[in-house]
Amino acid sequence: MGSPSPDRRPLAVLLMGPTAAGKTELAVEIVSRLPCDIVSVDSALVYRGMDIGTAKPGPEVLARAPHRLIDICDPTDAYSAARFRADALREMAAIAGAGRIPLLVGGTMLYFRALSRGLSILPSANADLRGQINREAMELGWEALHRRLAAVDPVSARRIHPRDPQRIQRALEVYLVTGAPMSELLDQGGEQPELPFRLLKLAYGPSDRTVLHRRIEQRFLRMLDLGFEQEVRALWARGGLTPDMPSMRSVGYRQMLKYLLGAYTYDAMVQRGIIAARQLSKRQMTWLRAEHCVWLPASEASLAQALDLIEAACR
RNA sequence: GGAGGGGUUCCCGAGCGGUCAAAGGGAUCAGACUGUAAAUCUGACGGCUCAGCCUUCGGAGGUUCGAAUCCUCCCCCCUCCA
Repeated sequence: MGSPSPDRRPLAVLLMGPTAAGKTELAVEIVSRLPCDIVSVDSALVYRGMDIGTAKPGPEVLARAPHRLIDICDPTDAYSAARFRADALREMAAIAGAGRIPLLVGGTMLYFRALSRGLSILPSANADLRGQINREAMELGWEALHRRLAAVDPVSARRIHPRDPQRIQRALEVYLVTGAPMSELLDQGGEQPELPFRLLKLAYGPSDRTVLHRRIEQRFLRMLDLGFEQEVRALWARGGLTPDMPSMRSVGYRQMLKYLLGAYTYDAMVQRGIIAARQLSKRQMTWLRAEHCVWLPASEASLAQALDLIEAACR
């Protein structure tokens, strides 16, 4: 059994799971028992001032278990998978450099994928171009822009549904910025093909979907008790935000904003908020199923299992 | 007690003799996903031995070649008059 060259890259642990699964609680316990440092993998926790609605760990928890990559953006900013990858690699290197293990915890599955598989070399978002494309879409309709895309990048057009505005916009943007079809750029691969870490991928959450749904509902109701409405009112009153910004489109905030702007009754806001979170969890589960990872069903034994798996991976 | 309106597939809600397993929306389930991803989009959605068949439109009868749609009685719900 001659094992070929052993993987000498440092270990990093990924703890993935649907929203409201209890990932943070588990991560905090892990950190108190093993030399791990947490890196958040969450597209909403990055925003400052968005605390209650994102279920961001509070000061007491953060004191015990510091999280990197939270509160790094203003809600008027747009974060991205590419920025996450760069930020995460930097934090992971710092953690490993200190002789500790990066523990990446979160539910933004695209970010996990961007980290583990890398990204192609593509231009970053261009707000002016996007605005221009949006204006044209308003006039001509997205199907027309899809036809335009088909003319310059037939491969992408075939892959992207004619009614998927976000992806049509992005593919056109990439073409306008680079002059090359996005599909070609994707084929060329990205920088740093080899991740400088070996990954232990863990998935965590209730094995029973109805349990998860119940947790989601209870958590949203608890957020309301904790003053979620006031949090969003304060953000909105501050000015500078619009409903189409990524921060304000996130689960809960979008619905609360609709309520504050009169588009939803209070009751509708509550129901739609819970539903949006359930639907998010479903999409996360779809990613998780496609991911090659070890499942830890939520139970009293999960912590012990997680510790065992991590310790085994250290050897 | 009287006059109207209504009960439709998990929910809301169209349908008002055949083209109806029944529009549309929601929920749910499944899937896609490369710088917006807590986003954006797609598909399925009564059952089955699935190009066909079976069971559905408050209940029971009836009319008709044929009914969710028409008639009779019954049971619920809502509005108004008393």
